[in-house]
Amino acid sequence: MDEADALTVFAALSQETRLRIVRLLVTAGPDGLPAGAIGAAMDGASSSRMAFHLGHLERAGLIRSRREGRSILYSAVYPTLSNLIAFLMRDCCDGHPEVCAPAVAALSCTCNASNEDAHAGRRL
Amino acid sequence: MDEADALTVFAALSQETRLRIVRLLVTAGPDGLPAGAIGAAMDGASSSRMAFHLGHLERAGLIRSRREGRSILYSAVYPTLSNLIAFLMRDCCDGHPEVCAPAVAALSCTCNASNEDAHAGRRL
DNA sequence: TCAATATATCAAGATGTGTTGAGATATAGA
DNA sequence: TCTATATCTCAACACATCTTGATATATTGA
Repeated sequence: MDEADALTVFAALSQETRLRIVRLLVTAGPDGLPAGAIGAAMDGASSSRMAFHLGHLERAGLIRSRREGRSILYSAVYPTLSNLIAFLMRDCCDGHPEVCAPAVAALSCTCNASNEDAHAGRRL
Repeated sequence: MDEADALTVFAALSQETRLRIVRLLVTAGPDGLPAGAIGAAMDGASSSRMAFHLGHLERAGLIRSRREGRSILYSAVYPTLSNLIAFLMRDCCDGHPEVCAPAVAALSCTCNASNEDAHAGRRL
């Protein structure tokens, strides 16, 4: 993820309705939810309002859609969130571990996968 | 960091000049840089333009300022970035480790501080 | 105190964003 | 095919954001 991508994603997440949609879909899992159910969860937002925000999020790569019968199901694109977090950490971690360390430590879950140095606590 | 704080920070980071300022100040370290130097690094942005964006970032809690002689030095507030990263991970990690794991793994530096489970690779 | 430097404030204009309401499109079932 | 359901598209408006240029404030040194 480069700076331009990050800007797009930050803009997508800087609006209350959109941030709530993303959080809802992240917790909803890979199957996602139909647009109508998402709208109902957003204080019963109108369909045009939902289309505006869902389209915005989809263009930013944070969610994707698929039709199923009459409904259109939206689901979170997890790698985009991962990449955003990695982007935020990138400039800090080298030289400024005080940014990454608390964030990582705040997780009850900890780093494991594909990281041989995890147990060494080497640099961060 | 709650949702309202996160929205403010996302909005602050969703503008090219401001994102570049934050990245510059994060790498510049705790001493920070004078407003003029930051403006010079932003394609020679005008003082009013810089004041607008620096004020925006300061209100969002991403940077802070202190006067030193004729200059005003701006520096990154690292905990705000940490908290934002933790906020992004919060809804994902429980149940959707596929978000946090790649982000953490992407770091060449790894978690150590105040995390006894780091070597176990227990949940994430 | 005066001039120079560094930065902030203010008003105005251009542009971007979010909401609404009306209408269009697509799917499913009678 | 007709109707109902689910969602999208479009135009218009209100509001927010960003930039610019002019001006004000604060600090330093002569």
